[in-house]
Amino acid sequence: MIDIKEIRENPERFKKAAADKHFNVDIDKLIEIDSKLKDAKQKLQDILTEKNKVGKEIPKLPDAEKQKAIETLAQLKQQEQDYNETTKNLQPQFDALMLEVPQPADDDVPLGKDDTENVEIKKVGEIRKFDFEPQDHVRLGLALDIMDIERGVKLAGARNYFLKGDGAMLHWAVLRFAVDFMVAKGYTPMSPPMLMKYETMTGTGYYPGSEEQTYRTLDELSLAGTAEVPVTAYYKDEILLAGDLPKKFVALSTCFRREAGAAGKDTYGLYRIHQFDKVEQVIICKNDIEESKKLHAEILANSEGVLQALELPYRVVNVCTGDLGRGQVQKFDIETWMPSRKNYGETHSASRFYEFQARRLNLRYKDPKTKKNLFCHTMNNTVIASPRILIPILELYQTKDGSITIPKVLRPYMNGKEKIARS
RNA sequence: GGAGCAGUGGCUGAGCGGCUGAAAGCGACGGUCUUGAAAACCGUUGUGCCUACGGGCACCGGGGGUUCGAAUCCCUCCUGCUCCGCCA
Repeated sequence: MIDIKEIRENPERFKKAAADKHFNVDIDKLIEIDSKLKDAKQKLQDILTEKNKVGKEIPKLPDAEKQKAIETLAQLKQQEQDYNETTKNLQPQFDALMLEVPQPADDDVPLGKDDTENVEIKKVGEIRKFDFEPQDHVRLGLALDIMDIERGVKLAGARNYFLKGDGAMLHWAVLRFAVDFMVAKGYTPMSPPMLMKYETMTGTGYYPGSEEQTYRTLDELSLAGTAEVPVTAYYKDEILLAGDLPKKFVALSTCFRREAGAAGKDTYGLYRIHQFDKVEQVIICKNDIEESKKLHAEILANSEGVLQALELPYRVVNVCTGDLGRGQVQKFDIETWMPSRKNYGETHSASRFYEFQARRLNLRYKDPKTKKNLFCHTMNNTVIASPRILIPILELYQTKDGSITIPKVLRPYMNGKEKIARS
């Protein structure tokens, strides 16, 4: 959420942000409602001032005047009620519009309409050249009997799957490796709840807007699509001590995504699925743009470190305005080389929000200098998401005979096993 | 599911119709002391909004009501705790 004062001062800036990010918000209407609401609140306050004044004098007044004062009060009460009604009518409209105002992207974000205009900023690792015809992860996985998509679909519908045997082991190995990697860097591990209240989804910026991308239960809870939601919201409505910041978390959770509107897109294999497991890093820091940027670079570097340890080739892109979420000021995606797609495929997404989420979550800290409560800054990045990351692992680590060499760093998590072969 | 109790400032916790925006303790911040630190002592310290910068208003879980006046009384909802039942 944006500070209304900023919108009042420079509405054009937010109109432009909405246009660049492809969000539809009626800023003019927001400003109109804001000024009416502000006016009504001011009047209401004046009436209350008067009411308090009259009320306070009543016990001291002689009986004759007392009656008159009580009558004045009755009149003031009537006026109070009128303005109260105006306020109660306008407030929800104001609130709803405020939730829709996007945060402008930072200056070094490329202007662009969609993901085709993201800008590559670095490329790391050699792309493997095969001296045999490589197979895709599905064919490999089925032949090795480490995944079963057919039965996943039979039981749970399209975009569902089983991992089995060494497939399940490899999945957990990657996740555990990623968690340990982050814990070694001092991040606090978390196993969060994933059934979230509507307001928590709103707090992190997913609602309103992404309801149809989300599984919702009969209890009106939403299955979060990422641990970013519970972990960023962890300190919702709290005031932290400046000295305790930054808070660094690493969470492992299952993620649920409806993938509505993606019908027919990436239907093959384990790329786009309804349920997966992800290790996510979340940082809550001070309200300081430089620190935010520095830590954003840190969480990006962490994920690169994981990919480098797995010896997977990847590139980093600076996501353009048209592909940014409402609250994100900047996002770097990491895309890992996937031979079957003959391209890099998104495996990580590092977003920086400044105070956008913290405002919605009412997540603050006490600034010792000004003694003011300031909104924190938040950011997050994937550490590893599996099974998507199994696509490059299986495909790049395959051998001519159809077996898979297990990446060295994962072997300790596979009981020392070095390869997955047909049994 | 049944019965009971409770929700107050960053935290713990008093208050139970006007004298209370709220005691006390802890924490935090500033100071004295110290080579430095700790301890001790002194002082400051709720949040949000509006402002003609003098102030004003709201907030004691949410909403509604009683009253001239409510943190305090009533209704309702939510949340937590305890006991019983049920399940594992």
